[in-house]
Amino acid sequence: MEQILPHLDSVFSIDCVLFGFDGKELKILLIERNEEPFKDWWALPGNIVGPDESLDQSASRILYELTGLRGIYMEQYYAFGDPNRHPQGRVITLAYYALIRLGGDKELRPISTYAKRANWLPITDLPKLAFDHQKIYDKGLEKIKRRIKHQPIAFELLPEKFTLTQLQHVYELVLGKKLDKRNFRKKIISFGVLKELDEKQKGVSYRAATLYRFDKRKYAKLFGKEISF
Amino acid sequence: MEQILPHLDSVFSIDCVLFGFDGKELKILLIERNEEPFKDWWALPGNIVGPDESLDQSASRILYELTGLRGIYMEQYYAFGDPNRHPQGRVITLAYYALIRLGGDKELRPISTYAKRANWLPITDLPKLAFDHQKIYDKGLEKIKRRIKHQPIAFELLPEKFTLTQLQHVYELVLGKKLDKRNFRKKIISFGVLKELDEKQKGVSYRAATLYRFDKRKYAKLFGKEISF
DNA sequence: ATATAGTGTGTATTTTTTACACTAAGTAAT
DNA sequence: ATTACTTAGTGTAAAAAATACACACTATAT
Repeated sequence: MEQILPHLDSVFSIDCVLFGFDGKELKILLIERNEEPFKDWWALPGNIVGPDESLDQSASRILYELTGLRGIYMEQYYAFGDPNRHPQGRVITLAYYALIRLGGDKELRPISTYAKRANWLPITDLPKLAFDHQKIYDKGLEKIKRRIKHQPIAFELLPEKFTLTQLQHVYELVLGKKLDKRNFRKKIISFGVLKELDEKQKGVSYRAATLYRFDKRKYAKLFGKEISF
Repeated sequence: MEQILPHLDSVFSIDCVLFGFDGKELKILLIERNEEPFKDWWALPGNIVGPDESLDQSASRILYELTGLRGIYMEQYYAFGDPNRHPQGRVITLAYYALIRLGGDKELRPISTYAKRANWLPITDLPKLAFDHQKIYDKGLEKIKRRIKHQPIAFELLPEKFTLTQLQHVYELVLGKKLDKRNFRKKIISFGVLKELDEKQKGVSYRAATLYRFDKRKYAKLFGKEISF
C-alpha cells in the first residue's frame, strides 16, 4: 500500500457471503483482490451500491456480475460501519448472504476485473481475509445457523433431487453437530414438504438411496411459519 | 412542499423504533416533524450518521439527542434503501429498535429542534407516518415478535420489579395473543432467571401480587441460548 | 460368493406442551 | 363486620414431541 490512494468520502457498499454446498462440504465464495488496498488478499465479493438501485437489486446485480448467478435467494443480514473498517475512507457495507448449490450448470463464470480470480473455499480452512471480512463472514455463519433452525433454508443448498442423507448432511454441517438418522427423517418428513420420487440415486457403489424433491407450494407455506431443530 | 429543497446526493441515516411499555400498553416513540419534507407529519426519530461514528455509537447518540435516554439495549435490524424513499435524494437508512420501560425517571426529555414535539403513541392507534416509516415500523414489530419467542427481551420493557401478570401482559401484547396463566408461569419460572422478592405490589385495590426481578447473571447466560414461546 | 458401504425402518422412554377451574387474599362499599 | 369485587396463585391429567437406540436390506465391486 505504498501508492497514494484516493479518499472515499462516504460510500455505501454491499458484500455477499455466498455459502455453497457441493454435496460434501460447505464452502464460501471468495475473490483474490487485484487492487489496493489488500491487493492479493482474499476477500468477500462486494461492490458499491449504484445511485438508482434498491438494495436488493444492487445485491442481485453484484452477485450476478461476480458469479453469473441469477434468481438466488439472498437476504441482507447486517450493516458494518466501523469508521476505520476501510483504509481509504468511510465505507459502510451491508452484508447479504445466499445459499446455493454447487456443481452442475451452476458453475462460476468469469467475473469483473478487480479480482484476480474467484474460488469456492471450504469453510473449514479459510485464508486470512481482507478488511473486516472475517467478522462479516462470522456473523453470516452465525445467522444461517440460527436461521436453519427455524426456517427451511437447507433446501437452497441442495440440487433439485436429493437424498435424505444429503439433506441431513447439510444440517449437520451448518449446525456443526451430528444428528440421529431416524429422528432426523421422522422430523423432516413431518414437515410435509418432501416429495418422494420413483427415482434412485445413480453412480454410487452401494445401495442407491431414494431421491426426493421438495414441494414448492407447501414449502412456501411453511416458510412463513416457525419450525424448530 | 412548495419550496425548493436541497438535493441530498447520498446520505446514510439511522432511524429508531422505540417500543415502550407503560405497564398497560405498548407504545412507540414518534416525533412531529417541523421541517419539509413531511412537515407536520409524524415520523420515527432518526438522523444522519456522523463521519467518525460507528453505527451503534451513532444510534446511541441519536437516541440520546432525541430522548435523553442512555444505556438502552438497541439493535440494528434492517436497512431500507429504496431509491425513492426520500424525496430529496438517496437516503439509505438503517433501522434500530429498542425496548424500554416508560414512566418513573425514564421520562422523555426535550429534543432537537427539527421536531415540533415527541410523543409515545400506542401502537394500536398510529397516525400516518412520514417517508416509509410505516414499513420500517412494521418490520420492527415483526422482528421483536420473532425475537421475543427465542430470547428473553421482554424484561427490557418492564420496571426492575414486576409481577408475573405484567410480564405475561408484555408477551401477550407483543405476540398479539392470549396465553394461559398457569402454563406461562410454569414456563417462565423454568428458565430460572426470575428471583422472587419478599415484596408485594402496592397501590392496587385488590390482592397485591408478588414482585419479581430477574437475575442478571443467569439472564446473561440464557441470552446466548435459544428459548421458545 | 462374499465383502463392503450406505439405506431404511420401529419402539419404548422421557420431556414438553397443552387444556382446564377453583380457592385465597386483599380492597372497597355498605 | 359482612359482603361484593377483583386479581393472585396453584396442580394434574392427557397429548404431543423429542430422544435414545440396533439391525436387516440392497446394490456394487471383487
